[in-house]
Amino acid sequence: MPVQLLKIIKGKSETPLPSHLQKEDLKHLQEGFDHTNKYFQGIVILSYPLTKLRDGTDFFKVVLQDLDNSCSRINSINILIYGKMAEDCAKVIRHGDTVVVAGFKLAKSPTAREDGRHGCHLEMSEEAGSAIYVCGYPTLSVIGVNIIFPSVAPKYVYTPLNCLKDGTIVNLYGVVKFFKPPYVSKGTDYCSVVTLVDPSNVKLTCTLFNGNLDSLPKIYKVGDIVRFHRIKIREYNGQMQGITSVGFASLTFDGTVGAPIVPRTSSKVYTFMDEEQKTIEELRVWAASNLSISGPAAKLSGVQPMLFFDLTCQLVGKAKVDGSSFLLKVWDGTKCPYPTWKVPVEARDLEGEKVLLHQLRNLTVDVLVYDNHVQLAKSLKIGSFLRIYSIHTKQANADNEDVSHIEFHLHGGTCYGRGIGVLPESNPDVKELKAFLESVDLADSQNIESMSSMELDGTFNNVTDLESHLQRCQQLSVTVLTDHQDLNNTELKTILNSTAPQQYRIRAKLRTYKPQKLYQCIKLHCSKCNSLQEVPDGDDFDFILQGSAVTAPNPELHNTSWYDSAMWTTQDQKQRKIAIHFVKHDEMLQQPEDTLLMIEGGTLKEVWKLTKRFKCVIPVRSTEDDLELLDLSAPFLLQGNIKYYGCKQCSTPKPIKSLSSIAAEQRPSWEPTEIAQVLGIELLQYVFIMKFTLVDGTGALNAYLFDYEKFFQIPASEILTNNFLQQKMQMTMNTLCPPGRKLDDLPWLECFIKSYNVRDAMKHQVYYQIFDTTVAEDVV
DNA sequence: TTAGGGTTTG
Repeated sequence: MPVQLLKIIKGKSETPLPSHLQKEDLKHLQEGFDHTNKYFQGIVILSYPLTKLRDGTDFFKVVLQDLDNSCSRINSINILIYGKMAEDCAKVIRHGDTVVVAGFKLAKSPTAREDGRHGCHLEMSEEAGSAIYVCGYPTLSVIGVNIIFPSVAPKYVYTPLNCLKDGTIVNLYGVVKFFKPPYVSKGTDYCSVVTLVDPSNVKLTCTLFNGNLDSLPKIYKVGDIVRFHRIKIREYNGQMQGITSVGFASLTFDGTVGAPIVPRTSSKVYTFMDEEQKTIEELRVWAASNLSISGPAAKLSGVQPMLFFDLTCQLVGKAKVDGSSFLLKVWDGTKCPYPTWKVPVEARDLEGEKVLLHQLRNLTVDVLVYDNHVQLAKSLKIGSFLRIYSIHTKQANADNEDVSHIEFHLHGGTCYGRGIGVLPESNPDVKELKAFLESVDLADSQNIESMSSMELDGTFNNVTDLESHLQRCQQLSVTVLTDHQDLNNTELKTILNSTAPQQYRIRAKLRTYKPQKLYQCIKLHCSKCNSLQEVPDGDDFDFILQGSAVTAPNPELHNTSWYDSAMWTTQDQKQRKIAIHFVKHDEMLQQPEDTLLMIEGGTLKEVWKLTKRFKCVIPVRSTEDDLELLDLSAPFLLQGNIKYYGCKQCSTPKPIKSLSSIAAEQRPSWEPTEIAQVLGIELLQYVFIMKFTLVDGTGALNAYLFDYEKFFQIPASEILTNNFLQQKMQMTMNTLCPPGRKLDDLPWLECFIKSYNVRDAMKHQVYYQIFDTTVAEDVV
């Protein structure tokens, strides 16, 4: 039979291809070669309608892509089919099918120059003895030649995530572990990034593109379940990656156990049978106990400053602000407990129902969206239901305001899935929100401006709870002393009128503090020269790494008595050389989590990835006779999330081989202080530096907090890279100095402070520093 | 082509 549908059983074709046939690579399809016993296999990326030639012969043309060479510049070839075979093929061949062709005639392709395909085309007909094997719609897998498909009811095979192979096109199911809602890419399409997991516990990150927003999966939250058809698998950075291929289609399901199984899709036609329903149910059950899905989303009434969260809300108004930002006025029926900012816009620029905007003025919040989100935000329809992902609440003081307010930002970029999704009215969360919005009594909301949301949202069950909480804050101290309990309190006025240096115990309120942006309070301190410096940002490090990558690794320095080396060249145009030197212990390599390695020529991302797996990473470069550290503006050591820096002024870097002394220790601990010492580096320490304005009714003084860890019980070294700790610290500051409160309502702090003199030629000043004080346990 | 998950600092 010249046109044959193949069927696969247990991974093997039921009807094997004739054994004399051998697979031919696309690049070997050249004139002058003998193709008699060869076959070519490809995937249908284009097919034209069946037509008749002038002489009445049927003619059918398809384009096959060679998956084995899909990354080559030329990876597809035209197949011209004539006569009865054309008619037969037109009936069965579909986009995305895998097709095997044999017995073809090869001829120069007159259209190669314009279509960019192979320089030859293949001509086929029954008369010429050609044979076509169609691995029917759908393609199940492409493994060698053993392919595929039922000729009647299509039955799809789904590949578990731990069985994915490079260069294949597969169907799969997965539970959404992470996703970026579709956003406008820098190219021509929308992009959505989705990370899936399945019971094989393997993760797959898929990058999906489509010019039509509707054709991307309709994922609304982590835990949703997706079914992808015809997704292409590629290897990227040593891991499997999914990417949209021709014919990609998806279904998305709510991942909640017991919820109705209703696929979300833009396809008008899709198969969905009992068996697949069972798969969804099984995945839901698996996900319920194996995937951490966060609880109910935050409401406006529950926001805290300095949080990132997903807000489900309704759009009430929108307005242009400037080129890089756009305003959305939204509400969710609850009231934010803090004063919220109002972004000034021209009344004529504000779209939305004027009456409703006025009625809801105390319940709507202004969300400023930036950069890449502006285009999508502009297109949103007033009244639509949105989920704004990874919205950021920021506490700020306007210049002319005494009390701080909360700002809502959707920053630029798509990190952590930051973006905006429109939810359909059928979404269960929207149904619930709609019902709630309808129940909100607008007359009430206008009278509750001064009311705390704690009373509104039930965080506190009754008035007694609320009162006791307020009392706790107002009477007890939110800080405690770690020493000198026998000292008596001294009034601030007395302290201000006394000479320095002295030590005092005080009871005061924190009226304000600086910096308000907490990330700005982390500095690097050199205990030798007592200097303070800013923490360099990632760009500086990237720049230094790029500069060092210009020097190629010196092979003479590889594989010494105390480290083993590996070197390779990147496949991209830059042909960058990377060398990694794994430090040995007792002439043996250690477990990755105990290993210190040195890297030459790595990028920021590569270095960052290595820190996830190995204990210590030291970026180095080659000289003629040893490896050396990079410029000290870059971290000389990375451990976990922490970058360790050396003082430029006080360090005298020693040769890298000095490290071998630690490697020779019985149990090398690779402590940063020890590494710094043998490398001649004066280690800079991360510190919190803040200025507290304290008041007690008799006076006000500014006291400095200089703290490595003790006050907040959070290591200063970890705060810049740990979002959880940042939130914890912000909440601590909110307790010590609650935004929007009057002085009377601020809590008391008990502190030790010491006064000291600072004199220079021009003036003499007394400064105060907090010491031996820590935040109370029930505040942290 | 686009992006290739890992928060801005407005």
